[in-house]
Amino acid sequence: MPGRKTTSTFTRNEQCIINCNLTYAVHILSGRWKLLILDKLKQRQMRFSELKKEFSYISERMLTLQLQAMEEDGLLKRTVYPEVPPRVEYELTEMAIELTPILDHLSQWAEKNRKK
Amino acid sequence: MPGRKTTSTFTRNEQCIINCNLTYAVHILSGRWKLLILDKLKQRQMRFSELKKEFSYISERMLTLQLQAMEEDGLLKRTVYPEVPPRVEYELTEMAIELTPILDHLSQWAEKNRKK
DNA sequence: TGTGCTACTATAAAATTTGTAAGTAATGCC
DNA sequence: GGCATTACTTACAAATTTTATAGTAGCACA
Repeated sequence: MPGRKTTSTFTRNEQCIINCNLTYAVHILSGRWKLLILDKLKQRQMRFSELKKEFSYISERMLTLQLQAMEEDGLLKRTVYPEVPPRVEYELTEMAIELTPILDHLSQWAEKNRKK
Repeated sequence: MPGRKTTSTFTRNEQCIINCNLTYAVHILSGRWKLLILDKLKQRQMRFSELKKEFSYISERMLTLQLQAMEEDGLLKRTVYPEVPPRVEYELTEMAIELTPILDHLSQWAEKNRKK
């Protein structure tokens, strides 16, 4: 009897999350590999192939998707060098650098409290 | 997590995440409604029906799932009163209370840096 | 007898995320 | 021409998360 919904509750509800600063923050960090990438780039900027080698268990597609999302959200700066073969460097933005001490606290919290 | 193929890449990769304290922390906070629930319970303990009323846009099932996961991860304490109709109260654990200042920082970070 | 209440369960469908495999452009080198 | 390289892209499939809908127990109350 009921027809197909023309609007997705999933998408509508996403707005609730994006409107709140806290849920927004966790939202843009929630991709499966984003924090590991962030942590790696804390040390130095790296090119795509270096990250790929570092995280050999992450599929190339996923690496691309996560990097794109992070760039879109202002966490990473992407620099393309017009060479052949291409070279692309990724580095943290100021915004991401400001985030790192908070993530350190989170990490400490988890270490102290998580169930073994 | 019943009926999960433990040999899948998805599951194998999940171990990488759970092994790291930081990714673990974000992992247990990543459910769609967990942070909103956490934020609400910061004020006072609440019963299921109160949360349900507060978050009218969250399906009852989702509310249950998120609460169960948070209890499982040690973020919430669940108290059942043997009455009819049943009464169940949810409140933050010490672990969750320790988390709140970190989440405040995260929220401030997002407010300052997010793209408008 | 029947209805209402609360805090869930059960089942299925919708939507998204993640993974696999293959292909692309542009150039240099043989 | 054929091959190699890099940073992707595309098509497809698998797995998970989220939403929708209905149903349950146990007792009070009419």
